[in-house]
Amino acid sequence: MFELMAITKALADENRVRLLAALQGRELCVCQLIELVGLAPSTVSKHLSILRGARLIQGRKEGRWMYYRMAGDQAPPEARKAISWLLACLDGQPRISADQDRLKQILQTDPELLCRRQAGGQPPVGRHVFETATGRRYP
Amino acid sequence: MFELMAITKALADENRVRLLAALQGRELCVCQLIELVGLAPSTVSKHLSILRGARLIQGRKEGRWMYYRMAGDQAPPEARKAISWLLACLDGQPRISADQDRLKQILQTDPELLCRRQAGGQPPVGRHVFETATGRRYP
DNA sequence: GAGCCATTTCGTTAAATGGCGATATATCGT
DNA sequence: ACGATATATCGCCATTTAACGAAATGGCTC
Repeated sequence: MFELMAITKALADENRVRLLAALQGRELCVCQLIELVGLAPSTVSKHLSILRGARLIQGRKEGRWMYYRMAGDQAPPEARKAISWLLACLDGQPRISADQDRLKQILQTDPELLCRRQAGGQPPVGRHVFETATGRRYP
Repeated sequence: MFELMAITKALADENRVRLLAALQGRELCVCQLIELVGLAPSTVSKHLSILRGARLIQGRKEGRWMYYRMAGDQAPPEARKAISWLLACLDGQPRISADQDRLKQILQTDPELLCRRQAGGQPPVGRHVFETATGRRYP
């Protein structure tokens, strides 16, 4: 029951679902996921730890970088079934398709550059940033 | 996406999962569900409305009584898939098995009696109520 | 070792959520 | 019509949670 609730709670947040969907079929670095969802690094890290706690994703450390991917065969069957249900539901969802498109752009950018932009507070890659007459900018 | 998040949020609470599991293969009155989970009527009603909003259950009104059951064929496939995933996970969970046992007792009690007990603040049917030396009672 | 850097952890804040009791709504029996 | 009753809605409180920035951690490179 605890395992199950960990999974349902992990899936009960839209940004976590987006992160999980982004990891379908590929491994991504945290900075790339930060770029995708546009949240603070600490927030994304927390989301990833919740997804990992539910055994929906797994991480691999390589030097300073942390790579995450969807849980594989050693994950509990409950988690694997949840993932396949989720991916079936997500298929063709506009929000997820948009993420996939943006992910293509992100993958073409050097991760080191991404991190440097994030540290410097630069606007994200490949996302439209609107600017109002008063100079306020929002994505 | 909205539909999906409604489902995942609905399943992200243990009491809602218990309620949904109790409705597997049978139709139950609200007072029976109140008896099962031991929460206030208003709380149970709220949980049921959330489950219904996610299209995981459906209600049928009969006089003053409201009967709920799991969503059937007219429910969206996402909801049906979610239910089958959930039930597979729940199979054999001690908490759910205990609920099934208690449900047998509840079903043997006249629903009218259940409602009267609930209104009068009587202890629930078929549940052990422990009593401390100071007279405090808890289930 | 010192400094830099990607990520995580910690502390705080604002919003969402679960719980309850009181009240409202709808339906029955008289 | 009136009271009784089963459920739903409302208003409130306590807890949880998502978000952020600041500080800590672990791992480069010099």
